Amino acid sequence: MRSSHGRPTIRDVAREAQVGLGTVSRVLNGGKEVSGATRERVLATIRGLGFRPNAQARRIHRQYSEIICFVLSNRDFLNSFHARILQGVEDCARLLKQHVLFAAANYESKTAPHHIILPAILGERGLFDGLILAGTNYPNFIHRIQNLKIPFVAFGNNIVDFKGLKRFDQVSYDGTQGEVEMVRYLLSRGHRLIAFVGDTTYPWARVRHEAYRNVLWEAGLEPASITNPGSLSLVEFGEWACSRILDCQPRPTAVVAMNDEVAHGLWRALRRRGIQVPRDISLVGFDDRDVATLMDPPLTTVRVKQMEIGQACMRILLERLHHPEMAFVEQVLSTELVVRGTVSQL
Amino acid sequence: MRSSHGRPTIRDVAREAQVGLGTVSRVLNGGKEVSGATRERVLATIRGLGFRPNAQARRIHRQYSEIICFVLSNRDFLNSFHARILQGVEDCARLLKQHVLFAAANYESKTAPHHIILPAILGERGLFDGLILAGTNYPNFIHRIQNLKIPFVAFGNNIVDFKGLKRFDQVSYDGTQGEVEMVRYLLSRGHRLIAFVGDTTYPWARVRHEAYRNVLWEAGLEPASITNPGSLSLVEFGEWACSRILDCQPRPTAVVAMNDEVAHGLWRALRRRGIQVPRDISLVGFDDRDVATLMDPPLTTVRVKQMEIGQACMRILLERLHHPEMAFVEQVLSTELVVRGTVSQL
DNA sequence: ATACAAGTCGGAAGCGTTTCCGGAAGTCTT
DNA sequence: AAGACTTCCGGAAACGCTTCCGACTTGTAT
Repeated sequence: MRSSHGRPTIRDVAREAQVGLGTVSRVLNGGKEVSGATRERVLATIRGLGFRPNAQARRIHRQYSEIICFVLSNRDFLNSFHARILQGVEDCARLLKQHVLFAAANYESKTAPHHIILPAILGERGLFDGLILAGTNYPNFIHRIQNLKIPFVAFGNNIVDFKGLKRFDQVSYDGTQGEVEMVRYLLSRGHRLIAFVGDTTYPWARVRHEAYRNVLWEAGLEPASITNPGSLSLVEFGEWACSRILDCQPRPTAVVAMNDEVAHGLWRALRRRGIQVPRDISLVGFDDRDVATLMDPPLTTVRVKQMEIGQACMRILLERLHHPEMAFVEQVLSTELVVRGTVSQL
Repeated sequence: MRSSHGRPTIRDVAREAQVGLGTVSRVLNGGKEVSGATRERVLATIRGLGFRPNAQARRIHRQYSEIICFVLSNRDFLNSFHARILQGVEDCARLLKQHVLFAAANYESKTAPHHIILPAILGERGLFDGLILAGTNYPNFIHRIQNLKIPFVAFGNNIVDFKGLKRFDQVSYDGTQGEVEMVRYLLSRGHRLIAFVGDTTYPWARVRHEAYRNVLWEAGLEPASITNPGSLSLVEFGEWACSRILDCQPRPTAVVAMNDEVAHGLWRALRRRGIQVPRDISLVGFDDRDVATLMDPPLTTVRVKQMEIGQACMRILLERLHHPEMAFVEQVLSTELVVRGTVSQL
């Protein structure tokens, strides 16, 4: 005798166990107002019928769904950087009894906010409590999300521009601190001719470049920067930059690549020309991606703790949900110099 | 005048627009039984109030939630292989108007099925319609999921053992075909002394090894296999295997690594000893991971189309949901020989 | 004028839960 | 024995939506 559409409901359990609806519900939710005997009888019936409560129906009553949505913007594939952020989100979500929806968003940076076509899921009110925005984002999208009045936390370093945006919760890593430490480390190893290779159209690369220039300036040294000539991929850019580096007079003793990919391109091109790292020239990267340990010798770089970024996003989002009125949080996580084998002592 | 807890409901819209509940609902769901004038009035009210229907309440009525759950088993981090599968799932889901929940499961292969502690989300009936199982899986988990009576599709190549399992929907890539093509390609380039480096405790590595042996056997050649001596990581294993390869008398002219990671380890160790690939020895991998193109020269390997695996999982799951009684599907996707630069012509 | 169909629309019932109110029975106090 | 608490429990109401039934209006045919 089950209610029409298949699976047993709480009513079936109540009837079978000869108790009221409320009693079954109390048993399910661990309420203490049920005697041991009755509880056992109900539990037995539940097992007998294979009953499992319907999560959707349950959620109608709560004001929250205990689900958050991870949105990856403008990425063709989930690269390992963002994959680790997602992993951090999931880790933290599990501890906090939350679930994670995954969605991808693609849009143009020029589209007006209300003309952006959002992934269908963002139209579903009540399905999730808040958003975590990762991937590459532009102000128009953030603005659109703000209009939705859904609590959200954004990964800050990949936001291209903050022009005209109201404040919001965000988590970033400290690119400046990491690059400052890195360049100082190079100085401490005796390097005085240090070049930077980077494409400063990326906001995070600009931050790193700025840090590099400042440290050199403080040390009374001359910066030398090489930027992306066109639409080369990052590895190709590194390879291309190699000859530019070697053309310099005098030749730099160390090269700061804007990230590990560029460093890898440089390394490859250097090796092809028979120039050994670090014997002939030192090389450092940023991010500590997989490729850093795959290089030979392994790359000295700056570690970005992606998992922690994800975890922090999740924690802040949950706080925001519990305290809608709290001041906006902008958490900045430290980065970590990882000394491996690509810097020589001069 | 909104219903108590904040956001406007369909009742607020009805009152404001001076129509009945049913009319608002019909407008929302595009039913044709509403006159143009009324429809406009209701739509205007909806916009005015900023009303958006509650997805949870809506879902109670449907028998399905249009959400599927992607479960990643026993993986510490989302590596790029599985990240791409997830991406494929998401791509396909978007087309099919489905949403994707992300969950991680960790368990021991020895635990009895009903003692496995499942991620909380799998207890939530009605929240999602079906599962996609990826990551490394063992029969106990599959068995447990089967008991849950939730439709699911599994990624087949990483299932360690099928012992005692009833059949189920699965998607795999054809490791045999790919490795056969690869070894035949080596033969066509004149290689006759071909070694295999692999850890055959992995089921997918066993498949590749088997394919390798069969092709050599057909060609009347002697296989030479080197297996993982202990608990080395795959890259370390490749490095370790290098000296074993070089010890062989006569020395192989080509090495088939069980995957790109092992190939990379081999390549590194070879290069350190001044042995050039492919001039002195040829080397091939499997999977076509990122590292394949990062090597120098880029690695000749076999491409596994992870995105397509994800898409196929999604499609089959949806078919299963629509046709619960259909016969079990075991889809096998082809793999693709990718010739790059690590094989010489003898 | 009557009958009938088509086009609209209101609102009750229902989806599967939780929550709350109130009642019954038992226990303790005086 | 009466009253006051406790403990336990049943079921109505509510959550926000969809669906369905019936009713009203209008137009057309008879």
